Amino acid sequence: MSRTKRPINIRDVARAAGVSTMTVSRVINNPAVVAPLTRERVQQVIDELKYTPSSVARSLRSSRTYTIGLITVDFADHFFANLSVGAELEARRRGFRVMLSSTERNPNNEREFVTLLAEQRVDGILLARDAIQVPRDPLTDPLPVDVPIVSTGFFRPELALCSVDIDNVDGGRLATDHLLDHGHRRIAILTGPVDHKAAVDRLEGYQLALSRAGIKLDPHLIVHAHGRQPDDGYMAMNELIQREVNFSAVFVYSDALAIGAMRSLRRAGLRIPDDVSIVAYDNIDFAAFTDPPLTTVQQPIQELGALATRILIEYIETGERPVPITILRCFLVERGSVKSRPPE
Amino acid sequence: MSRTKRPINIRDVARAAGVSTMTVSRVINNPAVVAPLTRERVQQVIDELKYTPSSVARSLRSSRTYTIGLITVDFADHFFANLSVGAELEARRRGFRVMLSSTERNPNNEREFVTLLAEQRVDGILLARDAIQVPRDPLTDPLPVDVPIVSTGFFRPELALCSVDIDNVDGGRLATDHLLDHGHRRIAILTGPVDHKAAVDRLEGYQLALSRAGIKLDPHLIVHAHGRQPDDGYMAMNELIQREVNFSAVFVYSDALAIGAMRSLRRAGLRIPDDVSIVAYDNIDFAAFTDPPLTTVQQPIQELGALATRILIEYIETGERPVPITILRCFLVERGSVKSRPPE
DNA sequence: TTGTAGGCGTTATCAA
DNA sequence: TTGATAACGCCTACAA
Repeated sequence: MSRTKRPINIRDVARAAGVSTMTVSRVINNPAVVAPLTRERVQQVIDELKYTPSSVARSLRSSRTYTIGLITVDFADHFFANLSVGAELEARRRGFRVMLSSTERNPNNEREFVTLLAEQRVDGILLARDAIQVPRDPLTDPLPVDVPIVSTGFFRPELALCSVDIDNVDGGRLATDHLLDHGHRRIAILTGPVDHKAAVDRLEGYQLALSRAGIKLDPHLIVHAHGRQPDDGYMAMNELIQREVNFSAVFVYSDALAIGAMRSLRRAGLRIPDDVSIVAYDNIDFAAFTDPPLTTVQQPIQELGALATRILIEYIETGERPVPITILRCFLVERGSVKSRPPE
Repeated sequence: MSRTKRPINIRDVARAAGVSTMTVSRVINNPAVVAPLTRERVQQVIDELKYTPSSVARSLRSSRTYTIGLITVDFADHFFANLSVGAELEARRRGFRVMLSSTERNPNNEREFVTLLAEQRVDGILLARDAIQVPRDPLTDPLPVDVPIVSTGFFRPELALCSVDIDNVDGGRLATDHLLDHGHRRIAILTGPVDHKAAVDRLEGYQLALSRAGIKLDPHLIVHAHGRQPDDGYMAMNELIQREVNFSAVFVYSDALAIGAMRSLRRAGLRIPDDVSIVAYDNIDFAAFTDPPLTTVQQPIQELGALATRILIEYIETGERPVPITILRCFLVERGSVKSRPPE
């Protein structure tokens, strides 16, 4: 069983090439200073023996692993999957590897993972947090380790964690303005659960847009869904309809909720967008294929992952704590769920 | 800037506790063998100093990293995202870490990543391959490294890579049998692009089921989509309809294609499931919310990731090459897109 | 029960 | 231009 044999090391190469290990090391890391003839001979031996330098030994020597730890809530989730892709791409581009950990949506696992990653001596940690409010931040207590951390999701000034995030207030504003621009005045909002930070933020953006437009807020037009599934959107829309308040448009917290909400509207005999216009949020793959296709706010998720990673790596390289918070803007993807409301 | 200071090492602890490094090491790895009093004192110092043993040094010493490399095509993709989740969970449960790499759907990157991971001295590699046929397997040439690899996707006997996969032939059989059980006899198939192994396999399953049921194959009932997007399904279904062959049911390669196919059917004035029954494949989140909700074949993707990881880790631990190929079965998720066809 | 010595594979430093 | 030496942090083997 060939696996038991020890991998080729730098000494094997040195011996076979008749040079010292230092020369081999130089051929790998700084070939210019090695005499061309020597260099060539050594390189040939390296190829023949299929020598790959051990990152482990290098890391021990240099106390750098060129690895970042990525702690994520659940990377099968559309948001975190895309964030991870962005992070991995950016890390690779900069010569870093990514080590994965999923908290399985339990924030209390964060501490454990930070410790684990510290043990791995990762150069830094990217903490891709959920936007769900937690009674007590598991990282509030002084951390067991002193490693650069950049987080996504919550901004916690008391942690002095640097955070990169998406501007959900502006996203809510954007969606609402789009409906206002189409002449709507009675605009409802079907937002997410109250413990979702993003739900609160998007609601704030909605309120902001309305108040700027000089429209008085009607609390009857505000519903919170109880979860993130289409069914929750269905039920929330049912509730809105039961209130028998007049509205010609809705801003819905997410595409997933919108799918349920649309079903509820149809069941109530309301046509989309003729009777009710909808702007949703996320632009999941499916949003282009609902009936009608959803106009929706898209978040630059991959960019978020990439930017957070870039900031983290700069933090690692320079040792300078980055600006505490950086915000990324959403943009609108227009499709068929919004219709102009002719002035009456 | 506190980051520059060197992390606490075992010698710092030993000194502070007035013992040798070996005693500290034993407190960590084999506490039973240390005198209770000593143990307690050392443990206290460990806690005070927040000492975390360096995995890097351990790995150098033991030539084990307890890390597996995961090479994936694109882990924002539903399939690979779930596979990765399964892999990470299983790895963690067994005390392994996961290092991520994405080939961005370019199989030629595989070699590079294998080398990179070998440099990291990962204990093994999980190769989550795409099921797209490639003119030449980039790993066919002898690998530069001798590390346990388990793959998913293609089985390559010539590589002597062990492979874990999902039984797509049986999945196609399952879908078709379901339609047969509902009395359908004229069953079309809208399968994937010809270079997708899974598309070929599912077609084979379809043929198998029909032939077992004593139904003669009608090539006019077979269409290949040109891509994986809903639009490709739309166009493929248009083609099928244009052929003006009679059919009362379709087995569609994926939920994504089915979404487009349903649109095409509706446009042609065909009702689902009254005029045409559909069984699709994948059970993506959205499948429950189409109109009607899709009956679909679900693949045990997370289990696939977990099983492949388990096999890989066993390979690592025992050094024994696992059985070359292991197959996992799909199951049917019944919803509203299939209706019995009354015997005429 | 505890300690000493040595080496895992690499590279910075200094010397030749 | 090349080489000898030492050290990174840990743990196996052996000794006390």
